[in-house]
Amino acid sequence: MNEKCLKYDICPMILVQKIISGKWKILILWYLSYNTLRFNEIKKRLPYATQKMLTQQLRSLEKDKLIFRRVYPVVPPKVDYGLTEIGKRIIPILEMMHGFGAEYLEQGYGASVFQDFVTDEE
Amino acid sequence: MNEKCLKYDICPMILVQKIISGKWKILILWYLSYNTLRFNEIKKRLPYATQKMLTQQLRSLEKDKLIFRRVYPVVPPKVDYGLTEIGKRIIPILEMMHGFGAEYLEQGYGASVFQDFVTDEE
DNA sequence: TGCTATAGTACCCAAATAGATACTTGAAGC
DNA sequence: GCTTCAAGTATCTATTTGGGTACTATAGCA
Repeated sequence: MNEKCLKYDICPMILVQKIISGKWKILILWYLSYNTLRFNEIKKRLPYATQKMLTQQLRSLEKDKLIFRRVYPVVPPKVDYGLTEIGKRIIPILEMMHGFGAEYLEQGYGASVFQDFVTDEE
Repeated sequence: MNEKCLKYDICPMILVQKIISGKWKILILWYLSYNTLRFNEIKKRLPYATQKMLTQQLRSLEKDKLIFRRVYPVVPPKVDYGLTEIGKRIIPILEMMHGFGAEYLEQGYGASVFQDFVTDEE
């Protein structure tokens, strides 16, 4: 890389894009905004993410300081994850995203995005 | 794929993630939130995006109805891009992202994210 | 006659991301 | 002594994404 921002102004955007883009990151943050969760609890909520992907995304979020990882020295292993202080500052953004997504779906734009991704009514 | 949302509740999040993840999409939307811009004007603002990538991202945003593409039948070609009505609804999210990113940088968390991505003071 | 300008395509290769499957650890229960 | 549990790693392959270079159209200008 070795790129420079031409305007300081855009850097925060590039930053945010870097830390939240990733197939499962937004959803992981969204779930953790309610509770800290154990690894398998997150996994249950994301049945289409493989274990490897989940671990990878969690490590990346941890590296970026949005979540913490707490290991209990027991057998079998117990690990839980939660939002850090700076991580919690992202919750309002997630809520707005959710609101936007809902509006977008209500207005019927969703079809092209979810071609083979069926939504259950419930 | 052929996956189903187990909870309707999370679908809007998956949706948002799908439509805004992409190397340049957030920045393109951010620039277009001020003005409609011609292709080369966007290109100038994103000097590290290749023409191919830019075209690709613009097509994708257009497909998802967040931006419109207007072609003027002149030679040499003139095309401009702008936010649609639903696209404009995403501006407050971009603004919050920008605020979050700025705060994150101010608090010194940026180092790990921008290793080889130097920020100019200006 | 040939050059410039704008907004692209086409094609091929490299790199990053994602997925599938098997393996690990060590205590507890059968 | 074999299996189960939780939270992973390791390895290999497939798919998606990104990058580089060359090519296109057509009017106006020199």
